[in-house]
Amino acid sequence: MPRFSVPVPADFRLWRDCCSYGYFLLAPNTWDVDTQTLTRGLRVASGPVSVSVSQEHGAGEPLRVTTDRAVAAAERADISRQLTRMLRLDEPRDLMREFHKADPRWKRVGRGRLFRSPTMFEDVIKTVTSCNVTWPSTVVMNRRLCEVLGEAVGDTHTFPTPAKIARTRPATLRARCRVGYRDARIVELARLFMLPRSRGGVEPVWFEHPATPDDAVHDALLELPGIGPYAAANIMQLLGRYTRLPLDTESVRHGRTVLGMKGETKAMMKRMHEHYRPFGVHAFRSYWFELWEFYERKHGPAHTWERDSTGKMFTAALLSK
DNA sequence: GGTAGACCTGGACGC
DNA sequence: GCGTCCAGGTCTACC
Repeated sequence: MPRFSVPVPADFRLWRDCCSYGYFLLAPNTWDVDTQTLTRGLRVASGPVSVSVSQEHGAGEPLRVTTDRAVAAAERADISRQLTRMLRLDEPRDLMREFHKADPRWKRVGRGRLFRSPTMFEDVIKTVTSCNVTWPSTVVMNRRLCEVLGEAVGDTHTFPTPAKIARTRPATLRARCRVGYRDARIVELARLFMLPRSRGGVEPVWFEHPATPDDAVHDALLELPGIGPYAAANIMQLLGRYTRLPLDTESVRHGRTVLGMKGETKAMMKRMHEHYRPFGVHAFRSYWFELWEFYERKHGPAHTWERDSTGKMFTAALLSK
């Protein structure tokens, strides 16, 4: 199997930083608990390729990347770029320091990076499939999207491209991918990712550019079909903009059981926003790692979770039991 | 600006 | 095994 290395920051640990957000359990991502390896299909110029990532030793050791076929040097660079986005290998060091200064609870364990997808498009679709649905359904939707519309490669798939979904009939998405009423919205989102910003389309470069103000990104996200306040705030954090909180019923459970808050849902949400406001531009990470720690206390370290057993557990309804 | 109800799926529950 | 109820965020119609 062809193999190459990807350098990482000195504080990077694959088992911790990959298993830091629920998307590591969603197809086409597969986390092998026994070998502590992440495998999935990625697209490069010559077509789909199955990529496995592991880290032999401790923090700072380069990633060992294995592909199921030979890839050109430029394609290895492309794979590195996609892994860098997923694992946030380029998270600015001073921003991590600032976060740990603002919330020292996570300095010792080194938490700071949040797993995401190789593209903004995949992050947006994953967010839409997590809205108004329990986690096991989100798992099914992503698996079927990949199996039906992604490209099979090795034992895995790629995530479907905007072009592929844009060509798919909503009824097909509903019937074969079990996305329910989200069908037309997902197809419309895919079409928007095919259009330039001048024609009302979504250009990830604009959303990801540091010079684009948070408010502008937020407003633009709310214009998209299927994206409301929760989804917009969640996509913001996936874009590395951590000021806003994507609060949902799970957040309310956290407020009640962990923070000891009381009251109706609406009042609780307001109090949650106030509670994390002092963390400023780091608010989401402070909130999320608190939530994640609760999950890990309940079910063990995330790097030991299996997608089809423990990985199905973390929903508000199941955790409140 | 705020609110009620529909949207769809899968799991829980009662019979 | 079947029917009913419920959770979940967004969208639209309505006040």
